[in-house]
Amino acid sequence: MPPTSESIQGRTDAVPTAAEAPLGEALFRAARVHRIVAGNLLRETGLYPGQELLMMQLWEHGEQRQADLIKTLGLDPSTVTKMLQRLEQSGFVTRKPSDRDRRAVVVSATRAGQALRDRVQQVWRDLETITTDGFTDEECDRAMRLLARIDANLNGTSPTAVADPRTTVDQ
Amino acid sequence: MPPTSESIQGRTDAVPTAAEAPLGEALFRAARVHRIVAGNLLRETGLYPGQELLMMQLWEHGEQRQADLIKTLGLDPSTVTKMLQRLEQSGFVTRKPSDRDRRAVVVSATRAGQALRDRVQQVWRDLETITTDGFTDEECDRAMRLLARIDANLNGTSPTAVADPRTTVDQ
DNA sequence: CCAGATTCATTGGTCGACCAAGTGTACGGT
DNA sequence: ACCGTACACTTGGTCGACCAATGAATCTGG
Repeated sequence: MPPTSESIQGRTDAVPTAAEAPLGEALFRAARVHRIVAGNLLRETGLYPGQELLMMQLWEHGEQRQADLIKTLGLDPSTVTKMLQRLEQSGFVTRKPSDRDRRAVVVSATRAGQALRDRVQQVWRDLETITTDGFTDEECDRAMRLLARIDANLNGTSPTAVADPRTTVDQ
Repeated sequence: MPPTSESIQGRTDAVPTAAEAPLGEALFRAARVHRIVAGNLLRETGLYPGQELLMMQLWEHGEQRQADLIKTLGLDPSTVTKMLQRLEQSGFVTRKPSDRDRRAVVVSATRAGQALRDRVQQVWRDLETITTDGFTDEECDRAMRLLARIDANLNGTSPTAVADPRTTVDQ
């Protein structure tokens, strides 16, 4: 079924390109489908994937400044701003200026936002069940550890220090 | 009077303590930072994260219909359409109507697109190196297998099997 | 041979996520 | 006190990714 027509030029270089970064691609795919399923499960709650993590922070730690959410979630400030604008419009959070620090904005969950808690947590559990179907506890743990290490590896990457393709790292 | 202070220090600090973080959140975080680093590395090539996977398909299998790309990448048709519009505008791909099937569009990499191949592959190798820093070959393999299983678990999720179809779909 | 169902692709919408640049506030040193 | 720096957002832009709905061509079945 793949097109039999040949590319514009004969590449003699038939290196296994796909196998170049299998982990990266696997991570990419797993995360994407995970997000899709999360979105489907969350739809009935009125939340979009990503928003539930923010709400969880509010549920767990109560009202807090936007900067705290940014730091905890590890997101870009502008991302959180826009997310909160939408959550506010949906009626799940409120934002008021802090009186201690007039730069800051304090975010808190509304009643409607609180009401989502149980359902969202149930969705999250369901999602986890689906995700780890057939996993032993040990495998679950291993997976989490490996992902945490990947996270740490990539977080330690300074945006500027990585470049310089001249310095061939491999081989 | 913009001071020339080039303090580009990223906010790679304070890894949010994912104490009670389930696997879903770990996956989410790892994939996000992976994407960010990929974006930083790809910036100099002119590609945005996600586009490189599409280009790789073209490099490996030559020109093909959009439907093939959609199927292989597992993306939404509209996503691929817009991605290709941008790649075409960037001069990396060309699109022409198929003469066999007048509905279909055949996509192929331009010379400029072909020229990216080596650099992008190097980026992927570098990214993989960073990602799996400190990993043994066995751990690498395990991580990949676990991710593949997660992918399979979630892909096997029938949209109707999880959410009761009868559930309120009002409005 | 023609009507209905599929398939291919596009448009328009929303959201998450980034970066870059800007405004306003707090805080530190001299 | 003042000025400069650092901090807390906000706005505007771009891109990936989804869904929903549409137009157009192809492929069926009767």
